Amino acid sequence: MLDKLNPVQCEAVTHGEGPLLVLAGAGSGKTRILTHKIAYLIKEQGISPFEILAITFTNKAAKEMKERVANLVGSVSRAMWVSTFHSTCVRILRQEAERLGYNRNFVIYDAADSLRLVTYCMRDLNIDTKRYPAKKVAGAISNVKNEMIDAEAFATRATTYAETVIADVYKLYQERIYKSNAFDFDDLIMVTVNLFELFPSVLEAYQEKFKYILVDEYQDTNLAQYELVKILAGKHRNLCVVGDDCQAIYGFRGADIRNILEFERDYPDSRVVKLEQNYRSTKTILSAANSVMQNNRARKPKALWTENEAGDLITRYQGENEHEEATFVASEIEGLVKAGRHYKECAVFYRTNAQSRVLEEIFLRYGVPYKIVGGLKFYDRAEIKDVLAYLRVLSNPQDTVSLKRIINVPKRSIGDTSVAKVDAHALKKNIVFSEALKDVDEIGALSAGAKKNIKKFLVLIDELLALKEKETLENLVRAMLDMTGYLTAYEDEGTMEALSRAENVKEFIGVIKEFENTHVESSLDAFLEEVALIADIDNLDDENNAVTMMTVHNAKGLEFNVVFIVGMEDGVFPHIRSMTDTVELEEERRLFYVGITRAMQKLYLCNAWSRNLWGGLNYNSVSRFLHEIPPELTDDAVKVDTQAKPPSQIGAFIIGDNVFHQKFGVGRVVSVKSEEQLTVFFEAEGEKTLLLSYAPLEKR
DNA sequence: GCATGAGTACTTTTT
DNA sequence: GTACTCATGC
Repeated sequence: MLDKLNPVQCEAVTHGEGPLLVLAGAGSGKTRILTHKIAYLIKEQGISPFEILAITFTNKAAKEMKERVANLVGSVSRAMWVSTFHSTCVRILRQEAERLGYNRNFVIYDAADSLRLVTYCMRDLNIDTKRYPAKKVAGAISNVKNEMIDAEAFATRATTYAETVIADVYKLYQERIYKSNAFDFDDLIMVTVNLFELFPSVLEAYQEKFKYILVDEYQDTNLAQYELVKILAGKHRNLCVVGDDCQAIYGFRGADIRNILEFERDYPDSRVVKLEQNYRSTKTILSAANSVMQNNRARKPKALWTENEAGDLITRYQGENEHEEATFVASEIEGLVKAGRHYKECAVFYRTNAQSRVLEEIFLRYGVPYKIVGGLKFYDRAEIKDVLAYLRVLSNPQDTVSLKRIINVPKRSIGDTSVAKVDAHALKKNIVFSEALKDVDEIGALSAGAKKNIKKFLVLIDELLALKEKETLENLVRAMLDMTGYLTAYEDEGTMEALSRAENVKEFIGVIKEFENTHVESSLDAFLEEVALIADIDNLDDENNAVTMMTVHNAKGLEFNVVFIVGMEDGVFPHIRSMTDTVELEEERRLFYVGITRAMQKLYLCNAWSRNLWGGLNYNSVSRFLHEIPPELTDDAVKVDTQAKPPSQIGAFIIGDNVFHQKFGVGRVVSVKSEEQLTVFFEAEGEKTLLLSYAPLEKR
């Protein structure tokens, strides 16, 4: 097992008891260390998989790690806990949260849910959301939670008026989320630590269970996560953390790079192993990455080197505007594919999700297949959140945020005023919203019609609750859609948008089916949990042959043969909001470093002379980061012929064109698949895929 | 209670 | 360029 490791990797893998810090530079075989270390523990040290806890950054990484360990030691590895911080805590809380007064079928609030709850709280506290935007307050509460400060502690330390406002909201928010039997993302970690502090016997049981703890991407842990690891490893102290301070990019959400820089201080008896040989990139790419990183002051001394060949120079390209930039990327990829590469070897990274739109447009027009990671997630779509809200209410009737979301969806004439009246009643009697609803007859303020509608809604929920007990998940959802008329409401609306929403809901049923087929324990709770903690990146596969587009943040941990980084302009990358503060600028630089080091063979760095931003035209100067790369490492691209028509325009059709078809009538071009093939939406017929050589299409 | 349209504000990264 | 809020009229 150790044969394939270099001496330093070997040292990390065979390190025995006690704390170990592995400083793993980009592409230095970090995952290999972790998987081999786990395998070594099981095979050579006789440690039971039950006694190992491995924490990764994403579910995708967890899944991959499990598979790779299974390849080394076989299926015994299934008993290991390999998951993200959040999933780990949910698993513990499902077991133990009753001690804290939570019900074990608690739900998990995502950022949007908790923002809604903050908004409700602020409204009830009569706080002006103009002066104190709910989003800012929610963000502040999140930050405070990441620092393990609870509502009371925050209230006592609040000094400015704004802080007391936030403290008030925080207190009410926490009361309500508790009454809703829900946790937000930050609670999951903080409450788990609280649990361990409050119940030493519980802590001891988990400390005893997890004799070996491994943490990946340690540079991106926040204080709460740090505390969690520290307390869990407190007894056996067999803690192995792996990370790279140069890749710390989540400071904005509370990650504290000091966790890695000061590991040796926290654990004076720790061993430190540095992995500096890179197996991923060419010498040229690595050299550029090193040069950029030289400009950061806060970092551990480390010099990445590689035995790989020098490879191609880095290609620099400047376009007139973002369209030309995107066109260059698309045509360059086409060229690479013609030369024998595959689409899936290529990735395009950008700083912000908003930049993806132009790329998408151009890629569609050129017929370059692509997939996008991030942006609006499937589970974030309004219609999916609606369906999920129904399921969450059925799982946990106390869930106020979800209940309020669905009480009038589809429209059943229970509007804001009625909800406010029920709310007032709940407040007066100090009961949760769902209980207050049942008191409908006692609420004098409600109109007779409102009372009737609410009762009808309660009957509906009761019927669904009864079905939940005996039906499969899929049938439950189908019954729900049927009884509420949710799908029919969209179908009746008939607009293209409504139909696509209906389509998404149907796709969601497919997701549920899939879940029931692949999971032994396919309960409603289990499903909701998986959905709550899923990240877009988790669904990235390399099965279909398409270019991957994503933000640089999402690219962490991945690698591609060919990488394009677009928008290399001051104000875009580095982002305008991070340009004045040195600490933030250094984080931007690390982000750029992450982007560069994803590339194995070819790297393209692109910018646009002018760019449309926030509705206006901007002329940004070339990114300061580009000046940090020695000129001899780069080569300017031959400027693309801007007059050249993209192939799909030879047939003269582009997205959005209104067209006329002799049989189907007037339609609109939805997508252009190739020179030959395009899809058109017709009022009467829906979407049709047409071959130009056969379909008589005219431009309107 | 609800649909509609005007107006406005907001644009970072996310488990 | 859009996503959300708010006022208006039915």
